[in-house]
Amino acid sequence: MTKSETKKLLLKDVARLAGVSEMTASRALRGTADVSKATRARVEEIARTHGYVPNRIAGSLSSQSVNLVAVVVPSLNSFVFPEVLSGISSVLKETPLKPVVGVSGYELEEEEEVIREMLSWRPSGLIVAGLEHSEATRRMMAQADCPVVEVMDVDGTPVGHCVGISHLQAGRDMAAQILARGYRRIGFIGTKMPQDFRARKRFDGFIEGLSEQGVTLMDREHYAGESSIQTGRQLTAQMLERNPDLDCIYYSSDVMSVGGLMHCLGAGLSVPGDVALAGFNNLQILQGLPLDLATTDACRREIGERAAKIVLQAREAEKPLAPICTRLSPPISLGQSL
Amino acid sequence: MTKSETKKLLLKDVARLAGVSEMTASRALRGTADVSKATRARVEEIARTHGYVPNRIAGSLSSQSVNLVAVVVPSLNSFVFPEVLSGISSVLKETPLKPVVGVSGYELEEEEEVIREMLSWRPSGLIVAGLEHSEATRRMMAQADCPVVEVMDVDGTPVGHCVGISHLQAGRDMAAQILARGYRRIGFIGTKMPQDFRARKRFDGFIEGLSEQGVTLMDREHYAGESSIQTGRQLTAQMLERNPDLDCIYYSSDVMSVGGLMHCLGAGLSVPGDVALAGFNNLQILQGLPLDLATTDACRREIGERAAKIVLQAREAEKPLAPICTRLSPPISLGQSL
DNA sequence: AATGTTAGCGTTACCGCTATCGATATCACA
DNA sequence: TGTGATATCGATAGCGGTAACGCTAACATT
Repeated sequence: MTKSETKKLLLKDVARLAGVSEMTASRALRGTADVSKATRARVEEIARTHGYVPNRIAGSLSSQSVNLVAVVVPSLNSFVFPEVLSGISSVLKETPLKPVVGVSGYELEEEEEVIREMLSWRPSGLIVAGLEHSEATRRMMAQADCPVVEVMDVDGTPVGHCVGISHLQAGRDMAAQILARGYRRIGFIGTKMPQDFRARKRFDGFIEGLSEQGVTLMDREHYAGESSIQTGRQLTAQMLERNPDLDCIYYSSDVMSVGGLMHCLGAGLSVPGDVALAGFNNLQILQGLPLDLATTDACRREIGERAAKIVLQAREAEKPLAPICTRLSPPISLGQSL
Repeated sequence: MTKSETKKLLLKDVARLAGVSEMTASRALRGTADVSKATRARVEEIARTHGYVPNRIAGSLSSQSVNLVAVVVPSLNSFVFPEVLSGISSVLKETPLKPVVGVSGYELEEEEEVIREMLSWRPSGLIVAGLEHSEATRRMMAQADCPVVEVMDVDGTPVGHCVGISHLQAGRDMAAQILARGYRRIGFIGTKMPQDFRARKRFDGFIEGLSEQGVTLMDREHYAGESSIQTGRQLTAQMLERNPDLDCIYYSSDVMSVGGLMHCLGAGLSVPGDVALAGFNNLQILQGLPLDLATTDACRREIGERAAKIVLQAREAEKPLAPICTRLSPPISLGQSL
């Protein structure tokens, strides 16, 4: 059945075996019109039994179209982007388009390289997390002849389309909630990755929100590297040791606030009695903990879905689409920790 | 700066602007030999300022080589595969090869479609999780003219190369550890996704390990869908309600055992005093919990690294590489929960 | 009978880039 | 001065498909 010695099987081989021209075989396999049922069946049968895999490189070059959507995210470990992807996939599932993922590692230079690589494949769309890019990246995106959607964030100037939430506002809103509940001795724990722009915006918004009501941060801690429960736990311990009278901590990620909760559990502190906790993202790991932690839902799935729909929409349209910018409102859930 | 009205910039345009032939421009941009320093610099300069992005579709068709490695995993949400990816990326980082990820959703049909799509781009390698595939998938992989590496699992018959651990043995080993510590009233909680073959193998091995010492499972519970802390917590609660005298539970995933721990914390049960817990994978979320949970390290990162190295090795070699099968030994850590 | 219509298929000309081979210029050295 | 070696570059011919258009046979229409 499988002579692996056989030379690579080409469309012309399939065509010859089916006794039709290359063109007819091509049409048959792609399901386009102008092929009789009988011929199509014969070609398909031959292709299947011989294990023909079409060469999409040649096909795409010829047809000048690539059914891929490039998706560039900072990380896949961080719990947050897989859900954006899953939103994208669910929308694309019913179309001929397929997502292709690239990882930029929270570094603009790496991002530039990844996007260049992606665009060199001439995809049907580019979805990229964040609004901050190198100058060269912005140029590439502006010149790309495919729709570009920047996602997650709306605080800035998008090159093309844009779907996200305002992290500045998210920080402000959480500050308002915390203040409304009477907390005044407040700490912040967040990443210091210089390029996690969204975490920084939440921080800035949070500070603004506090200061609007005359409150200043009592303590803050910044960490390098990826967020983890472990890190959240350690930094919470340190901060509470320094400031035993803190009554609330805001974290730049749920993963970190879970760590905070773990510390409190271990140290016998009551939440929110001794200290209130709040995170960000509404990650799935919040479900099933001894206590529901306060958080802001970052609308990750919906962001992915909407971004994919914009790409589809741009594909349908014959004119280049006018820039769309969708700002979602991230709901805060207070849980039992505030 | 950016006339977006400009027609798409082609290599021939760059060449013309630089006053050289297309061929020389091509060589200059790809860094191959036979170009003077001065010429190369000029071409690069022009390409950069004009934002030229090479068309890799045309390039690959012409050179009959694609610098991509296809990686097919069942899921990106499950915490486990991102680390395999990260192992792959770290090895590929220093080479011209780039990983491209496809998601099969724990379904063989979807896997078949994803792999077909991947192979249609004629990648330099294919790394796929698991040994179980549809007949058509096996045929495609066997005929593919690139190295194929099946990863994660070694219990079965690989089509090409193989790197992984024995999940059967991992289950057996954990059974031995549990029995050695005197536990006899044992429960199991695991996925019932019919196609999570590795979870099933661990289960089978576990049962074997118990029965070798005359012990049978006291209770078992299977769930559909992705693993989560929430689910682990609920099922643990149910199981302990049915069998309050259980003294140990083995989970098919760490995420689930964390849920078990959460239940115990909430219900005031001591671990391992009232009930011992053990999971699988050695996920990062185990770090920072109130208690170190027992687990088996699935060697995910190393598996990724080794798979990538095999692809590189096959690329160097001129003969098709003889099948390599690497079986890693997953270390068990007992933590404080056994 | 002449003409139009349509389904089904084939021929031609590329898509944008690179492998290959040959051409030319330059320089070292006998 | 001639000879070859070396460095640098260009013309040609594809890579494996598909868009566009052309052609034919068979049937419908007038």
